[in-house]
Amino acid sequence: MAHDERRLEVLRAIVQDYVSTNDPVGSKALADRHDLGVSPATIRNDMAVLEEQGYITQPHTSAGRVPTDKGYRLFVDRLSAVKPLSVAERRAIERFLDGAVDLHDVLGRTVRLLAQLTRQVAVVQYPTLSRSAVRHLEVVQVSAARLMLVLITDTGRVEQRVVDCPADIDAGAVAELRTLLNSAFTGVKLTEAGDKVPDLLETAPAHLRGLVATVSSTLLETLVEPSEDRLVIGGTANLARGNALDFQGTVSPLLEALEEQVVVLRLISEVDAGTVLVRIGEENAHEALTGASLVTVGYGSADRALGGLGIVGPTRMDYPTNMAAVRAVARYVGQILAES
Amino acid sequence: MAHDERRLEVLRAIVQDYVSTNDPVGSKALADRHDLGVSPATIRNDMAVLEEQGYITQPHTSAGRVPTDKGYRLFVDRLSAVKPLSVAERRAIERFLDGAVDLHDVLGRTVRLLAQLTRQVAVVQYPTLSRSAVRHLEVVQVSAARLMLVLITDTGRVEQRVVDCPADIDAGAVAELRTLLNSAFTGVKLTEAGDKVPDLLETAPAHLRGLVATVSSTLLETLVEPSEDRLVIGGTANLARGNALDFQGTVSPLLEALEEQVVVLRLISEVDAGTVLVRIGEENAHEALTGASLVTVGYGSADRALGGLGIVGPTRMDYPTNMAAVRAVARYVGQILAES
DNA sequence: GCTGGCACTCCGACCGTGCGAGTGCCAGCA
DNA sequence: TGCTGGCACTCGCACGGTCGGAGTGCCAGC
Repeated sequence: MAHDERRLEVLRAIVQDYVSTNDPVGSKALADRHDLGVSPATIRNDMAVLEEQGYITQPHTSAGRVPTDKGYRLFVDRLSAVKPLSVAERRAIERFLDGAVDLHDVLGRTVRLLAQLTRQVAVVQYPTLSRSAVRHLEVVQVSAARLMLVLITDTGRVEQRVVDCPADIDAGAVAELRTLLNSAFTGVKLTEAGDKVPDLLETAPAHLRGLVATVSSTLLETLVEPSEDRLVIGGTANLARGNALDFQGTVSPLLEALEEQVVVLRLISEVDAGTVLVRIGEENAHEALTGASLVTVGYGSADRALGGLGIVGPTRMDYPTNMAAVRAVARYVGQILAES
Repeated sequence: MAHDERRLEVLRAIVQDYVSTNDPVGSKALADRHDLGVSPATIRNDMAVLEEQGYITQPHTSAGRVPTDKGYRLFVDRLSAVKPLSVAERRAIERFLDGAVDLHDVLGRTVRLLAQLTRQVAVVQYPTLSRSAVRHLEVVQVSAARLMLVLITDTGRVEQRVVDCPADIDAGAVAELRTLLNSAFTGVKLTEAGDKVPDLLETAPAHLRGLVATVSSTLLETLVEPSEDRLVIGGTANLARGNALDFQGTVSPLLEALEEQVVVLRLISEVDAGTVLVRIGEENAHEALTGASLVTVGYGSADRALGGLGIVGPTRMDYPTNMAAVRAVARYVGQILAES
């Protein structure tokens, strides 16, 4: 029906205008700014229907309309085309990310870039340990009965733990241990590291067996558990800027949730590489986020997402542009990490 | 003179009241809440003098007085005793920091603890590389002509760099290189690492000399330079809470400065272990910080500060309590890092 | 099914007023 | 000489009423 189609067109226009002006949008303003081909009165009828269906709402009688979460959802799902980035923007991304010296640096640059591009809070997850593989394991003797274990993953992430051993260890044992561990674990995915332990224990020479057991258990406990997945956050100043109005006055619950990390981490890690995921307002179960939207995507190669990244902002955001930015940045980051 | 002394007492009372109520404080309120032993009229005379001397000011005629930066400075230098922490607080510090598994974890806990204790933004600097010594150097072959260098310092910090080599390398050379580097650098302070290079080059077997030169130069360039000193920031939600009023409405320049890191880093690294340093408002050269105060201190053993930590908040803050908290936390962190 | 017109609603900006807190000054007192 | 109570004055701010404009819903006509 041409009828329904125009109504959706009206919704799209409302979302676009509201996002750019931050004022509730009325029928007359809509008719002026968009070529809908009908009069304000007709638009009013459409708006009444859209309101009844729950896509828009008025803050108070005799004010313009504002999209609801449901309205944004429909807009994102059906009414928006992902806006391709400008050449300048693509170039900026490349320039920004080139020359990073290590993983920490790559992710730091990424988060700054994303925050700058979208003018929202940017969030980048460290490559998940559980999806990485062991590149190298290093054992360093710290004191007589103390070892430091350093794990280097194929994604460039480095993790360390100190292990207290029951008895003193001599340097030769450390070297042997290093060789043993590396031959057992190098190239093995962290999720599968546990399977290798029985084998390892069996093949280990008797005098090392206790040591190997202690070290392996620390390794599994502390490194394979995904508890320690980290998050880099940037652009929080964007919250405090004009956007403060979008969060009924105070941004501090949101800042707290961001610092808490765990909530955002859970949301951001539920992603596939390639498909941008948008969560709008109330769709976020967590209370502090009900006024916010998340735009997230996984990075890494298609078959193997290393982690997630994205942005957090008010529901009133420019979804098409932000989705494009998030996707493009994720693509570049994936490339860079694949190279190293 | 008893005269001057009472005037200072008045200033102290003004600072205390203003910090706790956030209202400009008038002569009558002062007389009511403090046992100054004189009438409001007398206090008014004292206040007039204090204002003339620049220690207090009125936001507008016929409002109470508010301390100026100079007033806070005098208060901090001469009028406040550092308030000892309660037993509960000391216990909280211990509880909070115990059970940290690695450096990252220690600093993360520290920043959360400090933010919670002071209700301000907390900032912790990673142990400065230049003041650390090498505990171990690890060399991992990433691909035929690529090595990854992992540096572990005695403060538990781990740094990594990828080195591109001019020619392919075989596994034996990597092992030799590892031994060479460790015997040359282990235990050496990073600041003095440069001095060891000539020796190292001389003693290296001819076939490794090129490789050693490449690797050493990367090592020096990227690791000894203090450019990469890192900062952990937490408690930014405290800015957005009530404190927003203290920063003429917007906290976003301050958030930007914090994310920038470099400014704060410079300020925070100018510290001695043990003596708490307070910078008030305009004393901070950087524009974004002129409305803020910093309370910083170094952590580490007395003879060797590893880094700085502190808080950033409005000039209107509870200096005695915050100074005590910052000092206590720094002491515990120093202890914990010394142990590992 | 669209359109112009019309009556109605209601927010928010504007303005004027009054109150209260706080001040400076002065004359009197120890 | 220094403190005190009293008094007139100032000024910001909260309060309440008014007015205009933007926007709506409804209706009759095309």
